[in-house]
Amino acid sequence: MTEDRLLTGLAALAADAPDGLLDRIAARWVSVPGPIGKLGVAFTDQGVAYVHPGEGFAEAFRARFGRPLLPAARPPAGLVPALRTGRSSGVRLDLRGLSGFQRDVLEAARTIPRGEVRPYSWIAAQIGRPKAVRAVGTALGNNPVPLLIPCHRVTRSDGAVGDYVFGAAAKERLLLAEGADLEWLRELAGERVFYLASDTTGVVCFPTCHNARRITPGHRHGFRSVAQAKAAGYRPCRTCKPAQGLVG
DNA sequence: CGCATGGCCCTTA
DNA sequence: TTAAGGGCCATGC
Repeated sequence: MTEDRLLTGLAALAADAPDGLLDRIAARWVSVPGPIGKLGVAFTDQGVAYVHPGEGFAEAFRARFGRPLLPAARPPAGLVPALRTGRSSGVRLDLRGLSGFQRDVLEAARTIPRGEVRPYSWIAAQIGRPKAVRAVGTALGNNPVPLLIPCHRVTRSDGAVGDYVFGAAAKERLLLAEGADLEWLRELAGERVFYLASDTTGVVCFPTCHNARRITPGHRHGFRSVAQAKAAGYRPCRTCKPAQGLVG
């Protein structure tokens, strides 16, 4: 087909073209193994731009970006380890084309460590838009690079896992595989406990914060809100930064 | 408690 | 330009 020949021509051109010229026109893509099966990953000279299940990858890319896609010989540096470890610090991302709000949301989500979760409202507070909770959900739903930006680690304030771009079931599987104790979180939520405090450190955390996980059981106190924990003399953890004013 | 509802705000059609 | 709707939240029975 004409289009295929055009792409082939562009690919041939790429060998001689200065770095980045082709990347302004087209993206390249590879197929790599991921934690929930085979993934297609598109990238430019700036970094990874799109992650999507291998099934229907090209169609999804075209629908979203409307740009040509060329096969690449090898994945970009750091991609495969990032997918394996759940830490994306070693791989560059190309988030051009996203709004400032979307980028802010994604950057905040990116700071959530493997095996931990934070509420949607926490993201909203982090980026200085405490009332844009719902828009945060929308932005995460449009995350072009799931897994690399770990939007699966953003869960609902009431303890439910919430929705996910690849489906809620996949979200649960991913979190369990990362070691998040969802059953324990459900139990806590059933008792209306959304924060844990230590009476030896005087600090209150999100339950999955690594600081909270080390609290000696006898010194652990559960709270429904940060306001209540503060009233009891605790201060918010500087690592997990539990926001205030939620879940009255 | 579980459910319904109003609120909020960014994006897209 | 506007209106509708979405990976949510808190409140009120």
